[in-house]
Amino acid sequence: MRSNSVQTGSNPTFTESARRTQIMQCAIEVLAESGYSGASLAEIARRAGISKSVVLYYFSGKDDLLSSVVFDVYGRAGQAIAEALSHETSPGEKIAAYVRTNLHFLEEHSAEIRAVVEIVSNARGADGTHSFVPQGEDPVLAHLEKLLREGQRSGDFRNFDAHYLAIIIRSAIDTASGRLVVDPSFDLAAYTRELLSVVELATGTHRTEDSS
Amino acid sequence: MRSNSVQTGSNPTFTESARRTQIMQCAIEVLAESGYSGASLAEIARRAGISKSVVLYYFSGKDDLLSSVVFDVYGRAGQAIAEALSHETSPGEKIAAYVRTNLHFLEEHSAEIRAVVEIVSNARGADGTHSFVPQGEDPVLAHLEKLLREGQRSGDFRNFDAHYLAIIIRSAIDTASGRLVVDPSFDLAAYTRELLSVVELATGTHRTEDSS
DNA sequence: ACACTGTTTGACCGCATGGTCTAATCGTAG
DNA sequence: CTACGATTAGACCATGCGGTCAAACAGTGT
Repeated sequence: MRSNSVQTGSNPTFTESARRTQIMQCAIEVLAESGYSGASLAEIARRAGISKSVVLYYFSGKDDLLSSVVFDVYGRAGQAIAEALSHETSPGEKIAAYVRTNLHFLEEHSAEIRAVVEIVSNARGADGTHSFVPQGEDPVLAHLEKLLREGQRSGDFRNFDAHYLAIIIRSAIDTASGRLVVDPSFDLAAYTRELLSVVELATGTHRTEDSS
Repeated sequence: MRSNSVQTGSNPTFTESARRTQIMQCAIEVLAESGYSGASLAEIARRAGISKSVVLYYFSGKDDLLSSVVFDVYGRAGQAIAEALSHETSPGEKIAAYVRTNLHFLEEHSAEIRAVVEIVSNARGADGTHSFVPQGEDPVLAHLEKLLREGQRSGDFRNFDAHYLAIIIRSAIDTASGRLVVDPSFDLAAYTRELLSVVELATGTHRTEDSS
């Protein structure tokens, strides 16, 4: 009889999927407002107006809940970005769309992103190592890096180190979620404008010949 | 008789200052390796080979220990940066020295910086708000912003939004500590080179006239 | 020998955590 | 009505946390 805890059966009940999304949503709110250490099962349950046991009925444990949140948000963000990039053709436009879409998603889903950041940067396994920070290749970074390299191969971009420029651009994107939550005067539109112009200058879009 | 807990008397004993720095050093190591939630008083004491009570004898509580670490590292970093900037004159050189010194300090004190980041981004008061993230004006950001504005006033820099460019540059600096600890192939020298060239392009150093 | 201060220990406390378990509830099919 | 699976609440547990406390130890001046 392993029919006790639900663990994502093939045909989820209406109650099941509703509860799962509700619990995940509450977890996101608590994580965004109170941080990782404030996001206890009891607090999440209290927020949802349910008993702590219900959370553990639909998720096999806290790890399961948190990784579900990460994968859910992560997936939706990736989808939005992929969709936006498919409309662009030139490397310069692709990079610009990448930055714009990332920050736009952030604007509409700041709590989700904040929650994911909180989880990714704090969740650790029993051995003490990060649970979500990729060990070797970071696919997110690799994707951006690929876009940069394509622009270099086509001659649209100047000769920079694609790997490290990708890290710089990602850091500028990732820092925005923290600003949004802590600084009410933070103007995401202005930030997007500034970052876009920095990226354009850094990639050297429209430049083909070497001046020196 | 308030002579019980030490609380930084005017003339600290040899043992006292030695113990305080030892405990702070161990706290830094634990924070850098095991993260904020792994840095319990018991673990820090175990690492130092002393009893948990000793930690609480020299520090009035965990908050006191952590803020001591923050102020200590913060102060030494600020001093190193101020010293380096005093040697430069032109805005472009100052910004470059700022970036270079920040990343250089990071290279030699990666555990300290990692520990401070861990504390600053996780420590929260009883009300749930961050304890160390400045509410209104961030002095670190304001300093960099001032350097950028000076370059604009002197005509060395182009017309960017100093506030948001400062945030972008800081984010590129702050992200490096995380990379250093998680990615062994991260080449700080190459990263510094790339960031310096990005900053140079973004500020538009050596540019005086508007082309359009 | 004594007292005094600085230092250290280990037992202990109250509390919050993630998680388990049992029993009750609800809706529906027979 | 009954039976059954899905769902929920609440009592409970072991563990680890930050912090307190009384007692012991070490050195030093008298």
